[in-house]
Amino acid sequence: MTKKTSLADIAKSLGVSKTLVSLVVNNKGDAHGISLETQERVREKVRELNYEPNALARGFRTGKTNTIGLIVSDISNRFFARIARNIEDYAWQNGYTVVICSTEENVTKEKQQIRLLRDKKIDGLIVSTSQDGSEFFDRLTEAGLPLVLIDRVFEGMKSPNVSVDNFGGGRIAARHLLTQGINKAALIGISPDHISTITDRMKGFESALLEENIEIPAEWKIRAPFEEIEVVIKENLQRFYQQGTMPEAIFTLNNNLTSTTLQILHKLSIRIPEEILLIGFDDVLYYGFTRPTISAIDQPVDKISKKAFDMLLDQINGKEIPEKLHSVILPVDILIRESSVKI
Amino acid sequence: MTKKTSLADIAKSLGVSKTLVSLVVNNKGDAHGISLETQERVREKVRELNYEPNALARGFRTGKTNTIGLIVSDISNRFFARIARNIEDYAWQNGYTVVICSTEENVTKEKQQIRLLRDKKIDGLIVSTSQDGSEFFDRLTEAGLPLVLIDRVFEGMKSPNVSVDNFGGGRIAARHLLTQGINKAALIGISPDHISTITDRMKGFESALLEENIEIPAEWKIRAPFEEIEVVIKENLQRFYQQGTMPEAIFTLNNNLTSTTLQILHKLSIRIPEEILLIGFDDVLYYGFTRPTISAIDQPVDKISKKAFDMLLDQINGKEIPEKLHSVILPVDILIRESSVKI
DNA sequence: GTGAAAGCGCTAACAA
DNA sequence: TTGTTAGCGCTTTCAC
Repeated sequence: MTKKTSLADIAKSLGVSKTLVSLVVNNKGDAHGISLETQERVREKVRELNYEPNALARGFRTGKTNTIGLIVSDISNRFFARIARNIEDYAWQNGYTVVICSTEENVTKEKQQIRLLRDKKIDGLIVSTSQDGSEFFDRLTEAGLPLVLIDRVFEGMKSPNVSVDNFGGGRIAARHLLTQGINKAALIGISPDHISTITDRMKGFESALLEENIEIPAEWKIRAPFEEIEVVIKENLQRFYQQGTMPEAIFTLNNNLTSTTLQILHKLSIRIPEEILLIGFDDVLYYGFTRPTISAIDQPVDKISKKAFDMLLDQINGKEIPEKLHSVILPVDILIRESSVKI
Repeated sequence: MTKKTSLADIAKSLGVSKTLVSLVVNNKGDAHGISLETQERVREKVRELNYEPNALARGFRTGKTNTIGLIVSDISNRFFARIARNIEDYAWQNGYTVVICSTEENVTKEKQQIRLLRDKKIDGLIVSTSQDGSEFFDRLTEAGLPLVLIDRVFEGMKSPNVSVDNFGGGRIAARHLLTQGINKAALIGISPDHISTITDRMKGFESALLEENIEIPAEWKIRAPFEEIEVVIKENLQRFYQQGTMPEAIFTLNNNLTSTTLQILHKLSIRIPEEILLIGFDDVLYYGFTRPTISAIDQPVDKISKKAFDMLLDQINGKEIPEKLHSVILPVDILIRESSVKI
């Protein structure tokens, strides 16, 4: 690989200073009153020598890399893949590239990744965290790092954050099931309990049922560890089946859980909606044309991404985000399909 | 944000040289025979002053960033999302972070992204390209950029590449349909024609049918532009339906096409497999428990990712990849489920 | 309108 | 076993 041409090369071969070349290359020529003729000469040479700026040197000098980090628990999860796609898109439109990290719900890994990204001087960070509290992020925000938390957030945290109305979503799901005459419903979520999204969805669901004096027995509130979703759900459903304690409906708290539950019900030959109703949090393309079609609480993925990116960009550009706008909570919709309607 | 501590700060406050600190920080202390005592003093100070290395300065100096780029046409597509997750995982295990770019099949954007990543001095690049030839990549490889193409590759290209046996996959699908007594089958792919994966799958399929003297009429070889998949498939299927020229089976050439076709057949109330058989390229979790379950040609996503990353790492580490191992082609499997079996 | 020079934080050759 | 020094490519201040 032959040596790359640098600013100095251009300058030398043109008999001008590096300053001049730098200004032209960065389109600051006009602002500094550099003659159009000179500018054209520089540009010409840039083309001729096939000059490509060293972004590393520039970033090193200016402290700005035009790179942002995106940290999620699982990039192959449809929800996060869509988030990633949207954010990548906005970022590109605004001259940024995106470094993506997938934590597999591992807090240590998450912290290491954040550390590394900071060392790499990313301009900002969007995180869906697996941590159980906001202190770590509060400190980052205090330290001046542009940061937005998405999806999973904490009460009273200092960092700007974007989430959806998980509690409300839970209520909507519950009320819909109530209209179907359900009063025995199970919840399937993931542990640990500090994952706010899951907990809020559960609470919302329970609160709506409680208004009708329906209480969910503990054995129907299932929380499976991330790595053991399948095993745990299977065990529980099988047990219900054998004991004859099958609920009339299940509310699954994210798309992975919905899929896995669907799969297991299929294996157990339990028919939806004839024998059990099902509604899940997170919509997935397939739900619209599987048999039966699957009801879901739909998150506004595009709005989450856009809002998060905008808030990040504002911070990067030094704009203050007013205290009261720190926490953005977006509404969710219900998509009622066949799986949750009694027939 | 207070000024960050640098190597120099540590060195000064300890009364030693920057070199010394640098060596200790990079764990080269022992190799250079720096006394354990001194090493401990340095580490102590590092902790005390909360020193965080500036990876940008280091990369600038060494030319190594421990970052690789991954460019795909759509990160929200399940296939690429899984690839991304796997590669991110291997990369992390090997001390690399991953910058992800999504091109939306836009060649100009793809080239700009590659340009930008090179400017940012990424150590290597893995690409699933939307381009129609290998010249662009041949030049990158000649220029010494560690590079691996995946998924979509070109005959005789110079860059190392990993793909699956698309032709063979097409043949397997065709032969399976033949066992079901099918002789009227349609193909649904995306355009443009230079997308090698799609074209090869079609060719394989056709070749197997041809051996039984079955030719596919042109109107059953559908290729829809990326942005108009839904419209085009719908138009065609509706036309077949109305004209009474519906094929007995459809082979969809990627998971998006399979999903969309499924969706449209659902809307048209055409039953699978009673009225038409369906098999798709790419397996998706849902296919195993939708009703009917969907047959698919399954790609070894994990092997593709691992192989591609290994080949990239070898190049980064300066290992020659023997000419004959430049093109890795992995076998595919068929998953026969309900959608492609006559009942 | 243009140029000289300093310096960002780090590493690697060479010296001692 | 440790230190000195040069310089990676760029931007920025200040000077002319």
